[in-house]
Amino acid sequence: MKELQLSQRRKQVLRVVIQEYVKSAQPVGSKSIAQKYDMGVSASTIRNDLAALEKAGLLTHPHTSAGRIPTDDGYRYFVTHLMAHTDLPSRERQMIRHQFHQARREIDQWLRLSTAVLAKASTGAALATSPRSMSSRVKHLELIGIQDTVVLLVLVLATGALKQQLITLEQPIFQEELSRASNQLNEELSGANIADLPEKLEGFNGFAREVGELVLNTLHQSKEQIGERVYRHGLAQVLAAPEFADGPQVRRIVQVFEQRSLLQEIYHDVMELNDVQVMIAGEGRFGDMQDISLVLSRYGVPDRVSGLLGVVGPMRMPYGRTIGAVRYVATLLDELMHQIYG
Amino acid sequence: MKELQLSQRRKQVLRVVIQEYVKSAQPVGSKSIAQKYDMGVSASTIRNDLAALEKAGLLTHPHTSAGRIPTDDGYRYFVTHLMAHTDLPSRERQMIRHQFHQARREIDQWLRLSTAVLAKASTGAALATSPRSMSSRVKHLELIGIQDTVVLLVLVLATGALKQQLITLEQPIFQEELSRASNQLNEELSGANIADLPEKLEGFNGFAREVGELVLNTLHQSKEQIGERVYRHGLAQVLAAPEFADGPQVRRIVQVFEQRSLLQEIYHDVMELNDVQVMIAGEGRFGDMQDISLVLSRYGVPDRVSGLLGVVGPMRMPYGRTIGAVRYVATLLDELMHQIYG
DNA sequence: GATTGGCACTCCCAACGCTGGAGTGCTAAT
DNA sequence: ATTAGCACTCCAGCGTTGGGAGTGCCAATC
Repeated sequence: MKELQLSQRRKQVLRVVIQEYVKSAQPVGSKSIAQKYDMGVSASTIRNDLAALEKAGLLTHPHTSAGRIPTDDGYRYFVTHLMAHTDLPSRERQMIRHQFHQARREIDQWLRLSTAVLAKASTGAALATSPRSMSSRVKHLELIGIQDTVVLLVLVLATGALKQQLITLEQPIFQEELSRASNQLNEELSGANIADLPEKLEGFNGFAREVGELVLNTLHQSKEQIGERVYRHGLAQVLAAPEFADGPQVRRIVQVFEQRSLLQEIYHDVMELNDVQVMIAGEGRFGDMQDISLVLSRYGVPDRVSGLLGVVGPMRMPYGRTIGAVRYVATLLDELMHQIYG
Repeated sequence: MKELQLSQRRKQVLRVVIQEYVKSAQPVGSKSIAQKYDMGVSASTIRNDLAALEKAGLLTHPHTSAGRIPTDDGYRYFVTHLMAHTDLPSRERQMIRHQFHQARREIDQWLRLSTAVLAKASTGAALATSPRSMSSRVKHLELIGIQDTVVLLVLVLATGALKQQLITLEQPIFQEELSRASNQLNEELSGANIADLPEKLEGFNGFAREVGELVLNTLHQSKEQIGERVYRHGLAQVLAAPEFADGPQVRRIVQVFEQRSLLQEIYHDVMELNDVQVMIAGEGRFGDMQDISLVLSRYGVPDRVSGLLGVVGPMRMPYGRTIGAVRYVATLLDELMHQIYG
């Protein structure tokens, strides 16, 4: 993609068009720009600039005699080159921080709060995955008899994550044997690397062996998937935007919002980079995301745990604010997680 | 509410109107009824019946010269008095059962599957809460050091439910003291009724006391709230219905779907009765639910655990099918839960 | 060469009027 | 109680129309 050069004024014009369009959802024309903003030039000049920006692929108009609206590339250029600083005002930051410190000290609560806060601070719908552990060592393991033939396996990973699984047995098992197995397993498995597990399991047999296999399975699964839980909040709000007035458009964004697989696909891209990522209209990779943008960030503690956090909204979105909000919440989560996993 | 008497034919007419309207979403007129269904009478007679049904408040027409559509009361009457048997075809039941037996043996998985299945089997969006424990006795308790000053408290309730909470300390704590506290707590608290806890806690001090208070807190909380997690599935599908073509309507159903508080409010009503409950257009109690119906059921094991399960969709909904689906899935969950909680 | 004012042109959009058709309500006859 | 007939109502669809906002281009200006 070729870098394109724009004069200062044209940049300013592009900026204004996007700003106005984001605010009003109406195509913006040369005249209104000249009136509202004192750019020292006449509407005619701005018309030329608009034409040039359109030629460069940053603007379009819906029909011949309408004002201009930004294209995907227009927004992209804006986000990359023109956007003002994106930090949330400190008053808002204070408020958000306050809310987090009032919450119960639990990851689940933090994430729930994160999506609520993000939805409120942006115009989109917020979404977060529970954190995924990078290294899955077993910290502790507990076997709890629930019924005669039903045992609950509770797994605490080194990262503090909790996994559970029910085991149904052919015949009743006594608490003593349960304890014996759990002791044996704890001794051998806790702290062990996942790669070494198969070998260690060789020495086991009977019930302990069975449980061991289960543990191994669970670990493998949790390594491959994104955080098992997805938190969502604020869909109703984003649907109020006029671009989602018609049916197909609504269904598209709801699908993006609901689909787990999308997050799964994007996960690695976001993980690699450290700052907030903006994906505009699928960025060519996803066809069914016309008019929809994502603002995403990773959060967590590097090399320990990490999850995905962000906003999905209309392409016509106040990117500055949204990016600021996502970044701030991600930073907060980083801090909180650091206290635990640091 | 006064019971009203209808002749056999008028019942049949009402049934037909609802059936047709559910299928086509178009107002249905006297002529088309006479043509499609051989009722042994002419269109004129049916016109009279329609007028009578309208007078009784079961039908309306959107404007003078349009066909009839059911009112809230019309649907209500249909569901209460006219609906055919509501069991899912056995082929479908087989398929659903099969899916459940393939799933991993974990409540979380079952509920996820439940909503997926329900959404597919109905025309609405499915929704379920994780089960809430009725009696909250502590079965087991574990304290796990995560960091020097961070401890993870894991609580296993008698019902098999898992609770977790992070504890941050002023100063580091050693594993030995952790074990001591956890042993003491386990000995005293496990199996104890929630009412007796405060008394028992008297004897504790220091760290163990602190943890004990926390346990008590957690128990209290879990007693008052509905299942902490809400599963949702299939919103995109329900939005395809023509009644949700315009903006405000869409937002209304999305809000109903997203709002936790609504479930909270309805929870007790559904718990009291044992069969599937149908709530049409808010049933007078909820103003913002025009055109939206809920089909809900409790699931679980009586006096042990129970949760909420159901479908939210347009009022114009195939109630028979939907009720059948909800009932069947609830029954399946009952079975599965029974295996665990006895 | 960039900027400007002028002007014809384009195209949407909302309003209007028209028409066909489906459906009703009423009445009189069976 | 049921039926056929008939006038009436009102919506949905369609073409028409007029205004208005905005553009593109050109010739003049700095």
